[in-house]
Amino acid sequence: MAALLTPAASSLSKLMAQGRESAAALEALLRGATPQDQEHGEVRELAAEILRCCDRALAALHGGGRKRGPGDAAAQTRPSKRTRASGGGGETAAAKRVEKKWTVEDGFIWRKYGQKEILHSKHPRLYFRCTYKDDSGCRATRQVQLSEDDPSLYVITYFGEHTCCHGDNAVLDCEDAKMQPFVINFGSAAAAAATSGGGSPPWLSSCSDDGDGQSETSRSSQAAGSPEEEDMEELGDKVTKIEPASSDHPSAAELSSSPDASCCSPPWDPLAACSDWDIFNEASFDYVISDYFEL
DNA sequence: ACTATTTGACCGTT
DNA sequence: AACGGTCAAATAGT
Repeated sequence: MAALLTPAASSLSKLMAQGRESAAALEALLRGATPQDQEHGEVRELAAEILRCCDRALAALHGGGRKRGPGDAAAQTRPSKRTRASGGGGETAAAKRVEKKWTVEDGFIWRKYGQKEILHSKHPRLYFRCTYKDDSGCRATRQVQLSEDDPSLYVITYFGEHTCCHGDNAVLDCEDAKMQPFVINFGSAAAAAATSGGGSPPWLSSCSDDGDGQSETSRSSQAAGSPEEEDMEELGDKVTKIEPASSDHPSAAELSSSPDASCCSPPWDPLAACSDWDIFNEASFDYVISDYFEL
C-alpha cells in the first residue's frame, strides 16, 4: 500500500513539502525575532505546529495508510440505494445520496451509527462513534448537527473519552491539539475549558476529553462569524463545539457524510489549513486528496 | 468476502 | 406518550 501515490497525492506531497519549507522559514524568522517580539511565542508555536503537521502529513502520505478507515471505500460517493423489501422502510422523502465521506478529521476515525431527526431541529442529528470501539473498547462518540441559527456552522458534541488514544496517530493529535493556537473561543468558561483540548480546531476537539470525559463546551466559528452565544449550555459530560460548515451550506444529507469536510473547504484559512493537516492522518488523507484535486 | 454506511426499529429516559 | 440514542439488518463499494 506504500505506493498508493496517485498523481493527486503526488501533487499534494509537493505542496506539503513546500508548505513545510515555508513554515520552517517562518519559524527561523521568528527565532531571530527581538525579545520584544517574544510575545510572538504563539506564532512560533504555530510555525512549529505547521512543521509538525506537514511532517505528519508527509509521513502519512508516504508511509502509507494503516487500516482501512471507514469511508475508505466510500471515499467519494456512496450512492446509497437502499431498497429494502422488508421493513427497511426504503428511503424516506429525503433520500440520502452521499457525495463524500468524511468520518475522519480529528485524528480519530469515526463511524456513523445513526441519524435522527430531532424534534425542534431543522437538521438531523448524526451519531458517530469511534471506529475502535470494538477494538479498544473506545467509548468516544460524537454528534454532529448543523446549527439551526447558522447553517454554516456545525455543532459537534463529543461524548466520552477516547480510550483508543494509545499509540496510533491519535495520540499525537491529542498532544498537538492542545497546542493549536488559532482556535477562536467564545465565552470565558468555554475558553477556559478549551485549554485542555478546546484550544484546537473543531476537528481536533475530540481529544479534548479532560481526563475522563467531563463536560466542556467551547465554540469556534468562522472568522467572519460574529460570536453569538447559542450553544453555551453546559451539558452533562459532553463537549460541544461548533465548527464552520462549508460555504456551500451543505444539506443535512451531505452533512451526514461530510461533517468535517467543511473545515477544509473553500474559505481556507492558511493557519487553519495547517491544522487541517492533522486530519490528513491516515485514513482521512485520501479523502482530502480527492476532495482537493479531483473536484 | 469484508467492511462501512444507511435507516427503520427498538429501547431507555423523561 | 414522546423523544432521543443505539442497534442491527440490508445495501453497497472495494
